[in-house]
Amino acid sequence: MAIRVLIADDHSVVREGLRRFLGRDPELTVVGEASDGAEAVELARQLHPDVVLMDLLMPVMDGIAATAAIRKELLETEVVALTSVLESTAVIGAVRAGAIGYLLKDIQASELRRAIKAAAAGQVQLTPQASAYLMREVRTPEAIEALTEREREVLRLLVQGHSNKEIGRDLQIAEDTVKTHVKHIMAKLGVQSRTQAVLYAMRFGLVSTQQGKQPK
Amino acid sequence: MAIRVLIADDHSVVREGLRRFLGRDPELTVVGEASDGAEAVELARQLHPDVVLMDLLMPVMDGIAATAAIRKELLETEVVALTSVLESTAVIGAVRAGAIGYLLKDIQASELRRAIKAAAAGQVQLTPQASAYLMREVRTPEAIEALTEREREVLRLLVQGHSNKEIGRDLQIAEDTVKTHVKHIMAKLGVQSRTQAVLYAMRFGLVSTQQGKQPK
DNA sequence: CAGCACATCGCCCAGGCGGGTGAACGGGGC
DNA sequence: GCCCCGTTCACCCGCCTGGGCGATGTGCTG
Repeated sequence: MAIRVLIADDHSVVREGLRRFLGRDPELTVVGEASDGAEAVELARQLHPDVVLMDLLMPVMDGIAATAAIRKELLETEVVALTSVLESTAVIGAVRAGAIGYLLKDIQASELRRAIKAAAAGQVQLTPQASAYLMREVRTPEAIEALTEREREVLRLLVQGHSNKEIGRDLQIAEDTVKTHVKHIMAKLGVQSRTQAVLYAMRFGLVSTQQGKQPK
Repeated sequence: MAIRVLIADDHSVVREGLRRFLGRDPELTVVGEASDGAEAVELARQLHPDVVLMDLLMPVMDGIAATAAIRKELLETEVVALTSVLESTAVIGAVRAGAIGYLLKDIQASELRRAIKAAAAGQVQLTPQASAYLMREVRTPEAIEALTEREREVLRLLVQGHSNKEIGRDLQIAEDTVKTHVKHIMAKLGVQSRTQAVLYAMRFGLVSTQQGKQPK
């Protein structure tokens, strides 16, 4: 019994390419093609495909909205986002909408076929970078809580743009100790520089996003 | 030697009140009164007062223009804006024109006397809110506009937590060039580290406050 | 009590960063 | 034409940062 695939992409060239990619595999059958999100939802409703290959950037209804609509109605249908853009917001949006996979269009044909079969079986299929985004999103709040009280305190001062030396003075501890705290903070947040740690703190509001002092 | 004060206000009531306020202090002498800006300039030219208490809203010539004229001619004469309105444009205009102080008319008599003496000694006298306006409205936009297009571009990448090397790769220029831009940015913003530059950019929204990429 | 987490401090080292200076090039204004 | 500005690049120097490793004391917990 072949896996029934619905293709949703606004570029006919891409649809054609995908059909050729998948057509060679007897285990896969392309049962329909949609050129926008709304059409994808409509066709999915009629055809009950096993897997929908969903482009994210489409007219009328974007792929994420379409994914959410399909997943809400058709519990057996898995959606795999297949796009050319790799952005954290897109990845997270697609996953929240219920996509089981997030793949890039530069994928190899054989790899794509394998991924579709895996997705049909309910296995998650993510481009490595996509999983990194996901992990970050998930890990973020935990990363906050992983910080000790003292580390949060140091982070608060980092967010005010202070140097290690200044922080040491503020907290009445040695600069070396501050460095230790900063190292731990960066390790826990998974960042590579104090600036990134500050951005991290501000984005996720780990630290009271007070105005802080003007940089002197 | 008493401090010689010139009062410039178009309301006789205010002039009278000020004269009474100041008359009690032996260290202060009201040497003249003007009822509009032009008259204030004329009297200042004749009397060479130490301090001019300048209302901003006056007929014929407003207080800001009068302040500019006086400061241009009489280097020894300090001008203190004394007004009932607190607006950023008025504060900035007065300061640009050369006022050393910006006070509100609801000030206490004793406080006003103290402020006049301080102004005569060259000390800045600003209502707290006035200095806030100065910071926000004057310093910030000028700092922003002082940046060149390329520097703003670099700052945008700084805000994303990139290192100099990464920025160089992104912009296809040498790391040394990036360093030059970063130096200029920090100098113009008046900050001491890249982190502070980033905070500056975020606070004042110099840069599109996009989410930026996750630090890899 | 032994173990663990936390905070503290130290040292080493490499690489990044910040400051100074200089120089070349092109474009625009005087 | 000349000069200023923006952009590019380079070199030097010294401090700061980030990573690794170790050590001590304290307080909580099993």
